[in-house]
Amino acid sequence: MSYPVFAVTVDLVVLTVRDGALHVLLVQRGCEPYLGRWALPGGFVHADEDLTTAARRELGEETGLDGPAGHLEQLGSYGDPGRDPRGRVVTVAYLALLPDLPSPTAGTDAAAAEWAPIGRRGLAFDHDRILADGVERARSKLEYTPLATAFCPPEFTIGALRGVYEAVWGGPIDPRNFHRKATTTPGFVEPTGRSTEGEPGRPARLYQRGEATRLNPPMSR
Amino acid sequence: MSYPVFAVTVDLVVLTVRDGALHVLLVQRGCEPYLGRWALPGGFVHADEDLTTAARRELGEETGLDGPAGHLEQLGSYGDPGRDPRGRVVTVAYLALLPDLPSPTAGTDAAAAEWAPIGRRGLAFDHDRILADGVERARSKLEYTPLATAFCPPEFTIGALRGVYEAVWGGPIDPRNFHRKATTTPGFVEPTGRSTEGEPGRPARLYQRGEATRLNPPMSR
DNA sequence: TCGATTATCGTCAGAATGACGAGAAAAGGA
DNA sequence: TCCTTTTCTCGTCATTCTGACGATAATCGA
Repeated sequence: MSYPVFAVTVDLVVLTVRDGALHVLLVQRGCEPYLGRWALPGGFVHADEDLTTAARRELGEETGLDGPAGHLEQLGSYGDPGRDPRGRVVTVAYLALLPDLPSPTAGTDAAAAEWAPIGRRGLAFDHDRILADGVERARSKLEYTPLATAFCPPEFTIGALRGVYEAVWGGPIDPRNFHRKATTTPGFVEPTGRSTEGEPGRPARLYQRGEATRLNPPMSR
Repeated sequence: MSYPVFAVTVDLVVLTVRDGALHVLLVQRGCEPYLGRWALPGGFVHADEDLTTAARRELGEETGLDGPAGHLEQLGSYGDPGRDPRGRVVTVAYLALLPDLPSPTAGTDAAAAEWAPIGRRGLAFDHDRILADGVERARSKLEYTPLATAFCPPEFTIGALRGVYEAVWGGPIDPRNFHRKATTTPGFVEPTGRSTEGEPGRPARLYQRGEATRLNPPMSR
């Protein structure tokens, strides 16, 4: 039996919330094709490597992070003939949601790496579309999963969690109704008993993520 | 630059509702590996073919269907090294939801094809897991999208739509509350003005799918 | 001490939900 | 023809959820 030959890459849509706005991790390409253009981080899948393993490896290379912090899930695959001038390349895109981190470290074959506010266009390959799909997935999943906590550090306030929703959905949310909803939805967040100190305003109780995998009922956008 | 070489296939999780139960389209393999074993329909992606095009082609080959009926979406990619004894094969799985059809036609390299109630195990490759992921995706999407209509013919009754939910979720639903919910959720279904004839019981109004892409508020499981 | 700021708790009307009653409109058999 | 069965469709009602907003609590910085 004969069949066409492909190369397989993983690309990452790494999202975080910085300064109240959704940001994506971009790298400036250090080799052809699209030399010098901004792109999603990614690379070829190794010979005996699982797809998820490859995604986690790339994530570690780009962010210096390897712990189980944040969230990583498969986003989808993109295989248009002609999407890569080097030949037939299928990419498996992954979506990562991370708490705000120190500045990224430029990886091996990237000239630079930075957090960019989402909305920038003109990325290499079909990365504009992959990014748009990733953002849409994130927006959608905040509704019916507790994934917003993936954008937060291990301990966080309800106000910080609300900030995530406001940044991802792009609009203000009533603090009082949000507080009620977040604290009464079973399994969403659990109080740790500690509180913030030294912040402006009244001290806020600290919470950690709960055990739920789905929000019931969902947050309404 | 050198990188590993892959083959890429598409596999289909084709679901339908028959006799009040969720069924999946399976084929009996007519060639190695896993000769004679039941598997999800699928095949290699052609040299200059898009992934979605390949999925639609395979769907047409297996069901004889090529129209826009039903629903087709990408489910996810599976690329464990060793998932295929022939070498490094990544498969892109698609999920198709179709109205009940006449018996399937066995495709080119399939010995047989049939609708099997979901739950059967022991499929070839990693198809048990892909099938489970597809069923879970379908269950989940019925909640917050109008996708249940993809299981129905162009015109259907509220009772038939309820039958889809009962089959996919596996439990009885109160007909009166469901009727209210389906007919008042904006964009879910629209009356065609016609009614059923010759069925037992009171004639039912016929509906077609509405324009909504998401149900607001969602159906509760 | 005095705002400014943020967190947290309450209230209240309107909407949505779940449980169920009741009638409408057909088919099929006695 | 009349009755039974079946399924659809419309209502009712108590409970819960939601959105809008008032009020108070607890800190910081001037």
